[in-house]
Amino acid sequence: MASLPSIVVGNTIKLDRFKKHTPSSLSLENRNFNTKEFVKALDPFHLDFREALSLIQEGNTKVESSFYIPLLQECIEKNSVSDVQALHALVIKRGSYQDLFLMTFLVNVYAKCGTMESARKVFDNLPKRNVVTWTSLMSGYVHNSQPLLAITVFKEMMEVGGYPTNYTLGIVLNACSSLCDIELGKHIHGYIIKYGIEYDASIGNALCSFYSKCGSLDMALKAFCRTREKNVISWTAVISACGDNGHSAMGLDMFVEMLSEGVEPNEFTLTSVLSLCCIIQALGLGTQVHSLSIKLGYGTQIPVTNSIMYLYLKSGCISEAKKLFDGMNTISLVTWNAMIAGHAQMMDLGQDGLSTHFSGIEALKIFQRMKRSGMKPDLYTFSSVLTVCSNLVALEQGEQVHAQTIKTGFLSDVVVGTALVNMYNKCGSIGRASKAFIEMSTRTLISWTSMITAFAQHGLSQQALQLFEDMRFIGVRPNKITFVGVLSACSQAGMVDEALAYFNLMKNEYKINPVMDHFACLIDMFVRLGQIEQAFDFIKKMEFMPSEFIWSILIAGCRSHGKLELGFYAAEQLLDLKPKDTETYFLLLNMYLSASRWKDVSRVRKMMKDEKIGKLKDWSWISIRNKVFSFKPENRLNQEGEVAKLLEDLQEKARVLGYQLQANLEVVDEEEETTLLPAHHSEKLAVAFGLLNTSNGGQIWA
DNA sequence: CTAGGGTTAG
Repeated sequence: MASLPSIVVGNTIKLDRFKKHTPSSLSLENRNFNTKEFVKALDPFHLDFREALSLIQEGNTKVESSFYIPLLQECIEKNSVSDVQALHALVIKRGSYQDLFLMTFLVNVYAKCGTMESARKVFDNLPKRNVVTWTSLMSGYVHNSQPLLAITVFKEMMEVGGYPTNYTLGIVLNACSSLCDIELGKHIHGYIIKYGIEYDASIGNALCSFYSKCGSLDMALKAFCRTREKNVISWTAVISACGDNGHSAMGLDMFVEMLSEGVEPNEFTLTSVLSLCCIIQALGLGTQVHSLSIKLGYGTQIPVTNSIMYLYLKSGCISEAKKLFDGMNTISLVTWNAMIAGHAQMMDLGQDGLSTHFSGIEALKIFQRMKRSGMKPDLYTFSSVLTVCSNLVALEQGEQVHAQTIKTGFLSDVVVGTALVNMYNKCGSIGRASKAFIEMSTRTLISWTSMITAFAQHGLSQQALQLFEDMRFIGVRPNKITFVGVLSACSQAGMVDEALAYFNLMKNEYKINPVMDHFACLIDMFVRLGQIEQAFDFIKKMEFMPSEFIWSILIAGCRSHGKLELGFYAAEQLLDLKPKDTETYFLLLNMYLSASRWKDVSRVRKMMKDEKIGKLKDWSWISIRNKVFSFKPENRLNQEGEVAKLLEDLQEKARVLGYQLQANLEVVDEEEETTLLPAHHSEKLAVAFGLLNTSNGGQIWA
């Protein structure tokens, strides 16, 4: 402390001494000084926070109010409320509380430390306020997710005759976006026009993101176009607006336009653009943006690297992603989450069941590594991991994660809760799925939809429809996916009238245009009721080309109900859609064979020869105690004899129970001298193998 | 002193 008194001259801490050590631009009288540099300037005097504080506390010296600023700044960085309180007490004791500038900053500091009650108290005790004081309080409420209070403060300010600046209006617009208060937002837009500051960049940017968040891309684009001096932020805002409203490709076009206008992107722009590349799987462009990021010096920015890594994972470039991951200096929570979510996404990307399985296992391994590294999982982690567990049908792991969400308190999150419902449903436990649903404290449309679909999938149509009515009753608006669940519930139960009523409700009351899945439900229903003609009528009524799935439903119906002609037609249609599909060729061939239509048989055979259609590539796999066994029809097995015997036994039992094996399943192709195995035969092998190798009563999930 | 932009989820 020996060196400290030298800067205390008379009764005032002399700040002049600092100036000698600092650049000339750093004038302490200028209140726009860079606080960080100021704090650095304190270094030669070894004045760290504690020393400075005790210096003020010990003496009876009068302290220039600007002396507090860097100290308060440090409190924000350390997020230390108690230090703010100590300084606040000193400010009052030493009489600086009349300094409006300092007190406004104090409002800010309390707000940034998340203590709005204190910020409000400071504000309320002020004898005078200016726009900045009002604005600071409002900004505090917005950043502490109390947008409603921010708006109240704004109204108070307007009542006492305050005059908002562009900063103020920007903050209010922000509050409107998080409340989705379109009315007030438009009202504010009115002020903006009145004040003639519509063309101001800061206002234009705020308007752009306001309209974007309220779902009006048109208005967001207009706000952007009206902005006179567009800066990086304007471009970033409009690019994100495109992405947030489902126009990722347009966003990328805007990015190209931005570059041609000579505006240099920053790390925010780059991350935004990369996330758009991710959505539309534009790996090529993404790679270019990656090199651009490195060129501009943002190559090591964590958010930039995270989004590039996620893009690579989503595109299936595991080694590229891994390289980035291994090269990162700091691995943030988001990095881990992106890594896990990326592998979860790759499960959908997988070409076959096996690679899907491995992506899932890898995701769980990364989750373990993350926990070992000491990183605490959050709601993003848990929902991804639960999704992985559902895709893997890994009930045990799912249960463990469930326990962890309880312990960490993340179970109360809607998304985690919904993921849990899906996990239990996928693992075959509808009871626990509905228990998880009931225990949720809040539910989104997606939660309701998941539960409705789960009931429908388990054939519990009544429960599904009851839940749908409950959902409507409390005022949640269903979307098209909800209706897929509802229609499939009706379809399962063969409730034709209800199905048609809900179909009309969807179109007329909710103005939702039916998509392929809705028709598939209805067609499936008619087919299963044996009303093949009605099913075909519905297909003809659709405004779009029937999907492969729809034709296969119809084919199955035609086969079991002996509608051969329509069946042949449907199969030929399916072949049109999937010209090289082995399974479809065999299906059609089998159908003609069983109808003894030899002309068609040889025609299809010739087509198959021309298309070089070979053997069925159908194979299955099963995971037993974390080991994967794969089965191909032609494979030799260790337990071949046992498996064959078990299958025979099962077939015998099934026959006794009245199940008739479809005669046309096994067909011998004399020409090729290969046995055509029935579809999913390998699946039978896998299940039989599973039965032999799991303890009695163990369950096998398909 | 007050603003406007970003990564991970169902």
